[in-house]
Amino acid sequence: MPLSHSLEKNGREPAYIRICNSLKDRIAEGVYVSGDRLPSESELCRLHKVSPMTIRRSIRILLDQGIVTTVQGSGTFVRAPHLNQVTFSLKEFFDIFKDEKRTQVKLMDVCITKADDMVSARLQIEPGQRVILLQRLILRDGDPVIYHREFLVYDPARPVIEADLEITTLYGLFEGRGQAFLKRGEMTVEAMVLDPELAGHLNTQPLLPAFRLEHLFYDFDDHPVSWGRFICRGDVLRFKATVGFGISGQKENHP
Amino acid sequence: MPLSHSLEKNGREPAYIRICNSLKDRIAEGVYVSGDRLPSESELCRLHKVSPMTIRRSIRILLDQGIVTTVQGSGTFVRAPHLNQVTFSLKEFFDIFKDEKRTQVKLMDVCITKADDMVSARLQIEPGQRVILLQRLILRDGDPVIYHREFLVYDPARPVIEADLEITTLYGLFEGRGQAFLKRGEMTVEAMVLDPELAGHLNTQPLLPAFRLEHLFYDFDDHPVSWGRFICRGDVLRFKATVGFGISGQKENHP
DNA sequence: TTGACAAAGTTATCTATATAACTTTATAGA
DNA sequence: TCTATAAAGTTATATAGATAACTTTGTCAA
Repeated sequence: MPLSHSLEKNGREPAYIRICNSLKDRIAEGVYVSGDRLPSESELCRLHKVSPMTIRRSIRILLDQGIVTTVQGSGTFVRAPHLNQVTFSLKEFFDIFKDEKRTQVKLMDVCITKADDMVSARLQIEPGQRVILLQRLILRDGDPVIYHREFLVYDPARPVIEADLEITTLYGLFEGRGQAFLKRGEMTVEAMVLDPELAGHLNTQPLLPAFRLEHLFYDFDDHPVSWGRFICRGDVLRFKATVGFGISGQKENHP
Repeated sequence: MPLSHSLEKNGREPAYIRICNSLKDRIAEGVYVSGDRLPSESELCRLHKVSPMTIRRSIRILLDQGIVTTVQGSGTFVRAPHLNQVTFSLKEFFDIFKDEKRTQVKLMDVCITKADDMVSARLQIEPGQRVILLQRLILRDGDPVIYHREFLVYDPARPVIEADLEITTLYGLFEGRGQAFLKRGEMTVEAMVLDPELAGHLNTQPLLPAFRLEHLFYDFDDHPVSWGRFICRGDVLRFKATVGFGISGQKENHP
């Protein structure tokens, strides 16, 4: 399966894409290996008979993809492949919330309580201050697959509560149109084993594997507003990743 | 009228970065919300008193970061935030291999065996064909934390075996200098519970939580060469992620 | 041999303009 | 009213340079 880009795409392929893929191919084939210096930009201009800006655009793409590094005044160098940039997507996790036909969200409990030490530390509030405790159950085809326990800062001035109580809002908070009140979040994934209580919530056996996704969401003032944990049955969730150089092909857009 | 653009404005900050952050800030502040059209490029040129190419570069960064979408002939629009692009880094996992002072790799067993149905399917070879079975134990400070079981295609023509038997090579395969023979890989993370056998390997108790990282590595001809699983004690590994818009700041380079 | 310095080469940023492809909107004609 | 077309506006690609900042290397003098 050869990899010539020139013939494909009936020649309507932009020059910067063609040159970018050409360089990628040479790297993948081992013509240039890790640490090698690529031809200088002016050299590439002459080689491909294009203007400097076009070459720079090709180099920029390789730079963004982490395939090369550039050193001002020195040159452009092939980078070693980088396994530590492997990332796992949470797409499958959030797809559970998106699929409204199969997914139900059941509100188990809402109450106002006082923040203990852990909650107050996470939400950066005083211990004993009032917080909202939400407990939800996410059902897929009627079966509980995720248990969610979340603490929200209690602020009567902010219309967070009503919006957040909306059962399908969990996904809509970030994904929905209009102005979301959350700016960013941090999440952590850990492996765990279901204890009897959680197993009861999830209507399954204890001692089964599960993921614990801890989350901390911030508002636009960088104040924490929500801390909690998703407990996901291990048999309904997995994370996938791809690592390594793509030989060529796709544009660098986000379609 | 030359110069006077980049130098003074904000401490040598390039114009395209300044404009990019300015737009990001407006989006984060809610001046532009999801679905809104940004001012056209020519408009932004007049506003910021720069040339079209500079504006395009700013827009390109927002595009690459998934903050806006562009529609040729129509405009540039603010995208909804996108939780499904949340990713978890495997950096911590591979850092275990990188830290040579604390980490030892113990080769438990090497043998040549015949591929069963599952192995032959993964490695795209005939059932019964010979494969190399490797079993390793990764020790941290003397304690076993990861158990690795890997099947390699047996190809006398390729000097894979010796290189791969190198105990520290697991990390070096991708990260090392020179020409690596692996082009890309796929990995999957699952939650699991240690059975007595695995617990014995890892010198810990059964029924404890663990991660199972299944991997499939391909060579430069897109043929699978390695399939296997890492079993990681759940108490030594966790994955972290950040989601949401950054207000501004960093350049988009890979330093 | 060493150090200072100049020169050449390289990437980084930016200008100003041009053409093409595409979308939206306004307009004229039936 | 409806349709076809034109016009204007937008992004996409590309040219052909310019200046600045930085690195490497070579040369010359002490």
